[in-house]
Amino acid sequence: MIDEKTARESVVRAADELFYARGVQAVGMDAVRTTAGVSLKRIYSLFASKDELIVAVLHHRTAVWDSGLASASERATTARERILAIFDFLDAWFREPDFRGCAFINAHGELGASSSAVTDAVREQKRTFQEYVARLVADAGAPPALAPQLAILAEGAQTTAAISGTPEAAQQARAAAETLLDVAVPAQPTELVGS
Amino acid sequence: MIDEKTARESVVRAADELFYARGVQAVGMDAVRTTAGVSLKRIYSLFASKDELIVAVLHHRTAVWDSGLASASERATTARERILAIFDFLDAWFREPDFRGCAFINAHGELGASSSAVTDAVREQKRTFQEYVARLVADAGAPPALAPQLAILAEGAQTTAAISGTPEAAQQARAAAETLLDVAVPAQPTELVGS
DNA sequence: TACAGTAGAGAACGAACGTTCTCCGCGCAA
DNA sequence: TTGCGCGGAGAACGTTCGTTCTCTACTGTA
Repeated sequence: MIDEKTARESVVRAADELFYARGVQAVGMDAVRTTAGVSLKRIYSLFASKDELIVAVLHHRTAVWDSGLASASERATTARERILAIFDFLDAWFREPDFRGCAFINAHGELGASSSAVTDAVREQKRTFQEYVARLVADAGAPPALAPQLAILAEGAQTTAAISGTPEAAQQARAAAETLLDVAVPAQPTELVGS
Repeated sequence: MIDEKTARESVVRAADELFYARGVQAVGMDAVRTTAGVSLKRIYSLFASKDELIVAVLHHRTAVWDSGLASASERATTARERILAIFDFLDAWFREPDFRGCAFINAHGELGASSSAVTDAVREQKRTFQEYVARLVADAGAPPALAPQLAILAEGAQTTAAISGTPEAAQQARAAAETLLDVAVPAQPTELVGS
């Protein structure tokens, strides 16, 4: 038998793929079992219920998102570039063939009304993202009010791309972000602190 | 017996409220029957299936959204004011106690993968909104590229407000829109054509 | 080899859902 | 009054789902 950590990862990964592709409620635990290759009995020994699995999947998505965002901004040297790298990251994501919008927004729309655990996980992820943007905005020497504006652009790009089925919203949002940055930031871009 | 049009309206209105509050899949046809006060037999004589009812609800939402947007921009005399009125309209909406995000985005996340009729209805609504914004942008004398940027701000404000549970995203998006308009539009605002 | 413990496969169970069907009562023509 | 067609209420049906249970095979130990 495979060890607990590996089994957990298989289940979460399989559930993540299926939930994202088809919607959470449209995926039965049987499908998770088949895709993960882990028996139902084992799944229910790892997760007390489907709800608990859903929350674990959201946490997994958060980790994937965070690391993707971090690696996308690696080559950027200024705060301004790091901010714009967010939209390049979105652009690459939107072009993936199985892109179907932000899993957190989807989960919130589908389950937010009936599961406060889902609401909490989604809210937490969005809060973390907003804090990330706020840090970059401060590093760029722009007023704090710019941060939520940029975050809103990123959110809007995700839903627009998801519904339209095309990726251009990323570039459009990026262009808007550049304009907002141009207006908000004093003439020469500030160097990143401590890196 | 009530006439067909009235029965249809009752069913659509009831389904709209329930679907929006709880999510589509979480609402059974029994609940629609109870809330609408129309028998199941009658409902199935008006709509061939739940899917068909869902599409009718989305069309109803589109009509409500369009008329709300129209009345919100009534007092505006310039194209710029009409654009900003979109965000004031969102602000008022976000403050409603049962606000739970954009029903189209929610429906798309929940059912888009399994129902192309839903995808079509959602896409149609967003396309109409983008054309509305594009018309206002043209009236304002701004370059066409501004329109999708403003639409993305509106979309992002909706999801941000829905997830955070607070209304301030409307004002933040409005401020960003003002900045973008300031940059894009030549000095003096243009008068609306024909009104 | 005999045995204990564990895990996998999937059958089983109870609930909920979309949809259909049955039964009953009512209004109306002859 | 008698028959008839229509609509309402909700029972019934078949399916699906989350969750649990049963049975069997296997592993490691004495």
